[in-house]
Amino acid sequence: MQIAISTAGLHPAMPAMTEPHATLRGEARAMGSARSYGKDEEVYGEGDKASWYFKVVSGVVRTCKILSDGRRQIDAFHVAGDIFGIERGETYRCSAEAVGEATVIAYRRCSLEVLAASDSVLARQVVATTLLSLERAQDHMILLGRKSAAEKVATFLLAMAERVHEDAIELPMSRSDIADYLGLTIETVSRTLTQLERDAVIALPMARRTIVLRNKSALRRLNA
Amino acid sequence: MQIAISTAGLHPAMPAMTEPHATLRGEARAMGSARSYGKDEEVYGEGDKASWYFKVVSGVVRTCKILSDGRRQIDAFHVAGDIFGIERGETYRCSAEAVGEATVIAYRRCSLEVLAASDSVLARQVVATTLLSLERAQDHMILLGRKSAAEKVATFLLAMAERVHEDAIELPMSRSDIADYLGLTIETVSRTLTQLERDAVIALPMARRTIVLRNKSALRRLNA
DNA sequence: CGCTACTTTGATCATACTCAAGCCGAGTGG
DNA sequence: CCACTCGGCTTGAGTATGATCAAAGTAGCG
Repeated sequence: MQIAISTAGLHPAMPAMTEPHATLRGEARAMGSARSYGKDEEVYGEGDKASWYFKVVSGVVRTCKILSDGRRQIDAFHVAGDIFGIERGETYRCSAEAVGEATVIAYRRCSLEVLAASDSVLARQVVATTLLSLERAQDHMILLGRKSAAEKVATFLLAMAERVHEDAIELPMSRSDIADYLGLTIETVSRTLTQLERDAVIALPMARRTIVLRNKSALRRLNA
Repeated sequence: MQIAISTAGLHPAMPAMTEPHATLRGEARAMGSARSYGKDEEVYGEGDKASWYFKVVSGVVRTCKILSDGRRQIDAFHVAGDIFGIERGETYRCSAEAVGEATVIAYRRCSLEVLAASDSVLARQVVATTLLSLERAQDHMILLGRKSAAEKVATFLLAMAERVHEDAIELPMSRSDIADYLGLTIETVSRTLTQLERDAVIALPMARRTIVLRNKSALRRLNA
């Protein structure tokens, strides 16, 4: 049995710096190498041999699955400090792409396995990293399965705001990414945001990638 | 940082016996104790102190999250051999209940942490168990976010059949459990099954907990 | 038997999707 | 500097999928 990588990483819910996997001991020794990607560039594809795992340095990386007819579900957005690409099997089960410009450090999977065997602190960090991904996946499942469009968007906005500790959010991703993350269409995302603006819950400046939260308690009420 | 327990365990997708966590080394030493539960009895509740983790011996256990207004999402059904209840934090983030009569072995969480620190094989099994739960959660997210009712039911039936290696499935869970697992209502589950029967894809004997798969390739086509 | 819980079926409704058009800002080139 | 295009976003109209509300079967079990 192998230890490898494909964490369904982050919700935008927690400040990345406090994440337990912010630094995995042994990474320096493991000789990680930096890589940069442009917007929508692929870090790896579903089915590729999972020889590396990654830590985000800057920018945002999305991991997603695609159905045969093109329908897409984004598992997670990974921000600075997040680890992604740890797999149990030989291949990646999600694809990973840069949302905008992004830099990551790549670590050889084999070095993780070797090190973890001799370094119990590292091993437990790998467990914690994976468990964190699992927690986020669990939260995301109830969102996808049981929340309304308005509730999904509210949850998303609150999580994004929590990440940056501010009420003005600079969204790194497009409406299309948001839709595929929340299990909606771009039209529904757009209409829901417009409705929230009408209700004075948020403000949508001309630069549509910015969203200002005006009434957080209203959002929390929607958060269910 | 702690290593603990709340795996979003199993899909019905794999034969339990081949799971990497079927036996975690050190469990015997860890002095697990057997516990039995009746239908719908709670193994633990969301928010309880996560002092134990569990392995299913017989029966089925569901883990789920509930929204404030009662909407429920079932994360996973756990069958014989599956581990559940491993948490990163101090408390359980899902509740766990027996679907029918079920027996589990409870292990103290602290013994897992102590043992894993000294036993790298056990540590890596914990990682693999958690990664498996994560894989299942990822598959479930695309189902919840992007599949139609018919596709959800087809995926579910194929996964259940795969688990028992037979085309006649004895469902351990009610329509209500299926609905809350698939993000549907019981009416939609029922109607979808009826429609599949009309299309001669499945048969629904009088005992409604049994379902016979008549046309697996039709189901696979729906599986998307 | 007759209750109870579970499931199915029916009718109606609402949420979110689809298809289509229009808007706006950023970039490009005349 | 303006006209054009292109991509991303918004808006509108109509629809469909699945939810809701309500009732009737059916099985299991005392």
